[in-house]
Amino acid sequence: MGGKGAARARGAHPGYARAPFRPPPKCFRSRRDRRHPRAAGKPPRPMSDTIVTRFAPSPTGFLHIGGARTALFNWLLARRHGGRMLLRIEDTDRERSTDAAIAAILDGLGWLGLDWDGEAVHQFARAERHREVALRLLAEGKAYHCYASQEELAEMRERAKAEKRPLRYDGRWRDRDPSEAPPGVKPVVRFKAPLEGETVVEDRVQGKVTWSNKELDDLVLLRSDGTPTYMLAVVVDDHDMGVTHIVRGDDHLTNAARQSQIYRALGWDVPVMAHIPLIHGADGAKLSKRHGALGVEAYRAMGYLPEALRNYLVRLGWAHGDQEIFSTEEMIAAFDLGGIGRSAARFDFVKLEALNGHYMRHADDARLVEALETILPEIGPERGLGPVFPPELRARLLAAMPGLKERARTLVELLDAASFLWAARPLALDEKAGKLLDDGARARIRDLRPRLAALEPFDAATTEAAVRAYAEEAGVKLGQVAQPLRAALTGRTTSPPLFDVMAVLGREETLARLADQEQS
RNA sequence: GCGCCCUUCGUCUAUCGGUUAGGACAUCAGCCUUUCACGCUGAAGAGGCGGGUUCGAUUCCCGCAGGGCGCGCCA
Repeated sequence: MGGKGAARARGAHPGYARAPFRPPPKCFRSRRDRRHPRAAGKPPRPMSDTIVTRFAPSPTGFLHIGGARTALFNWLLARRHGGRMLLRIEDTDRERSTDAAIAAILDGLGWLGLDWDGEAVHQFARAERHREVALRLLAEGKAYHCYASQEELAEMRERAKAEKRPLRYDGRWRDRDPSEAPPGVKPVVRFKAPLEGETVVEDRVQGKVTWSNKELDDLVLLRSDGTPTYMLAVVVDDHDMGVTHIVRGDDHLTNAARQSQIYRALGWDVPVMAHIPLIHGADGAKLSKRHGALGVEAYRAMGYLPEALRNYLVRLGWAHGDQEIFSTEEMIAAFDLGGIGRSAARFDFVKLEALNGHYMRHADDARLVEALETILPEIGPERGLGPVFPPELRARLLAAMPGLKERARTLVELLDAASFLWAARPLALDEKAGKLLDDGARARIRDLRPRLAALEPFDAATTEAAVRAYAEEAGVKLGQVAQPLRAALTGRTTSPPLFDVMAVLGREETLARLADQEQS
């Protein structure tokens, strides 16, 4: 896209074209019928109600798996309704935001096949606008200057902890006269949160969630250096960007309450919210960066196909009846907020692998060679390969692919299974293969080699016929001949179908490898 | 500590008060077969606990237990 709504990311004062039309917040369904739009008597949202979602990562690291799923859900929701998904880089933490992280995130999204509409918005570039909104709140008496020092704040928390009270700012500057301000202290601007009543978030996944306003303290809007905090910036940006649906991890659920208060103070409509459960590690513990959570580029390097990861991710926390396999089109057509569950899911590599195997088996041969090539710089060197396939190896790989892709669950396994294609002669035999090639086996190879040499043409059909005929004459089972041949040709006891291996290797290489193993 | 959220096979999930609680991955057995894999067939495997409400609770309500998240001049 990038049409009239596209935001200029780095302008001095990047004002957005105000969203031309913001749908009023829909009545929310109760928790009870949250999953069943029809039952709630709500017709599907009409297409004219353009949905605008956003993915808003903070560039302090790579795109981790939870973020990838959040992006996917946002993307799916927008695509499902013919809306737009925006990308906003939340880089207001100048200390921790890096360009490398931004690059990694964009790269990860691209690899996953998730695109966004318009230019990515860099939140920090909009600081002036955020400040303007904070000042407006100040002018309207909905915010105030707070001169409490870090030490005071820390002490406040300590005391609250000791007295087993909630850890909150006590509002000491809320109604204090500014004339009492200590000299030389730069104040922060705090939001004047309501003291009475309650704040309700009607969440499309979590249902109706209520907080007593006594639980929510006066958060900082503007730091003492005048820069906006995340809590202010998200609200202003989501509003200015015309975001209608906020889909994010449920670690933001409490933030949703505080942000709702800010929206209301500003007189703005609160977007539809959907807080999705977090993804945990296999052990049920949280899948955090410090526990080795991986960036999507790590999944790429482990040999997963983006469509497999996408399919795995979409089913983690979301379901559509019993369907497990979803093409991108099917996902888009079926995706709905109501299908998202509320409990955290564990990440299961085994299932991801099974799914990846499925997608590999159904993938086009040439595409798999290309996929292999994209990660070859990462996984090739340790396997004796350069960053690109030599032409003849590439051709062999392509020819062997039908038999190869059937028995691998990742691209790394695929490459390993294909290693006999470029193995140097004489082949190093693995343990089982070495054991299998006993004297009798070598004798059979000796018998067979001239027969194979005489074949014209030399292909899977002719070699198979020759080997079968030999087995019959010798009065042995086919396996007793085939396994030694497999061991001699691939160095292993398992491989793609033997006669396909011979055909791919070609007459010369086949005979040479057999000759290598004739002596014990 | 305070608040909020969660709890169905090992894992991901279906279930809209009445089902032999279904599917997928994994596991086990068998078939297929030149190996492995694929595929096919079959088996085993689940509603955390305690109270309600109801003719009937996995489903609704309450409590408990367990787990998660939040409580920054981080996002």
